[in-house]
Amino acid sequence: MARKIGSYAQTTGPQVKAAALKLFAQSGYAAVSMRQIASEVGMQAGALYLYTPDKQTLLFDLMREHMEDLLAAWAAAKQGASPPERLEAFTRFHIRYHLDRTDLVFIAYMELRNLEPDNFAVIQALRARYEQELEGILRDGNSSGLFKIADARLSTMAIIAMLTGMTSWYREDGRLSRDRIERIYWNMVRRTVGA
Amino acid sequence: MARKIGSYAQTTGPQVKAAALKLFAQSGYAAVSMRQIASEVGMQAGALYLYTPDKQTLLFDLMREHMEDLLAAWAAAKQGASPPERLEAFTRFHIRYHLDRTDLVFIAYMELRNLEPDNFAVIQALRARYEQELEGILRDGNSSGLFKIADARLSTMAIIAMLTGMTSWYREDGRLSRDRIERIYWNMVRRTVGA
DNA sequence: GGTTGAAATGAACGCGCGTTCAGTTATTCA
DNA sequence: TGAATAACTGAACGCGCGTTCATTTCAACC
Repeated sequence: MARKIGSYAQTTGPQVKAAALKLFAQSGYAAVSMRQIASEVGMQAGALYLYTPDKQTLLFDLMREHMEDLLAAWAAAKQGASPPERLEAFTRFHIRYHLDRTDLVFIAYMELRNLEPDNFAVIQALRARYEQELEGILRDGNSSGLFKIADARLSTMAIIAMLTGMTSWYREDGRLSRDRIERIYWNMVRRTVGA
Repeated sequence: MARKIGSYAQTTGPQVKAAALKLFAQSGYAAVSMRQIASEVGMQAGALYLYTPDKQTLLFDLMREHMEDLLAAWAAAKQGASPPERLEAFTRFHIRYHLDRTDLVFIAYMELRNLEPDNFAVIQALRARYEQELEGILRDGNSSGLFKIADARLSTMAIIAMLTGMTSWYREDGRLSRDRIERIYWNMVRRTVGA
């Protein structure tokens, strides 16, 4: 258990998380030491245990909060009546949200195998919920004849892989603006489902 | 430097590689110890150094050989005259080749950041060559009016991400046969480029 | 200004890491 | 059969790991 946290340093906890996020994304969970994280925040390793019970929880919390925030943000951004409109909303939302959080996305995918079994199950369940959102849109579009999809599950995985892959090459100062990327990708997704 | 390897155990080297491959794919390079690899082969950790100069080289060789084999296999499988035919050949080749080597593919992508800078540069160059193969097809198809692509580079990354993503959910005994997966994916790729 | 208690230190714990190497075992071949 | 050498062991090396905890620092409040 973490020791109680007092009243006059409410900013340190988030700083620890931010440092862990940065370093985990850079070098991977297993390759980053508590001493490195502490040094990034400007403290000694022991002090980290005021803010987290252990290293594993640091990773788990990052991933869980990321997935919960993602689901909440989509619930808020969700819109469109017809399947094509809903698919466009999902695509654009996914791109925007993920481009703003490339480190978190990277971790949430790459560090799955470093989660202890119970933690892994929690994250997987959250991922499944998000994928279900897309899969539902694809199924609706298919049964109403607006999409032409051979297998909704396969298309779901393909589209998510295609979209999420962006985060591994996207750079702030890259060749293409975010708007342009968003437009091109939406066009590709639209074609993929045959709409 | 590794010590010289003699004449009567030519099978042990490959066994070491296979064990490293399996364990790296399972738990990640940083989380696997030389002692675990040795135990998988049935020897002591020290004996590994008869077959590799160090742990990093074990990883690097796996990745380099994978990329070289991939490029060689594509060079051999390459076919088709028109861009759509070439794209179909590439897509089907990519799927078949990667589904047979999900562990290697996984490592080649996930462990990039665990490569020392010089090794990283080598692997990145090989990856770039492979991506160029696809990008070339897309550009040719676009300039001949057979494809309708807004940005060849973006489409290249999108298609590769979509295809390679398969390896993270594909299971031998899964719901869909390899043939069916191949057909569905080719259809999605074809639509993506507007052909 | 002295007391409280949160925040952080820094030393220590046992442990497993990658790697080395002198010594032992097993195979080959003269 | 015995010398040569390949294959491997097992102990050891220094080091950094995650985590704990007695101690110290220091802002907040009576």
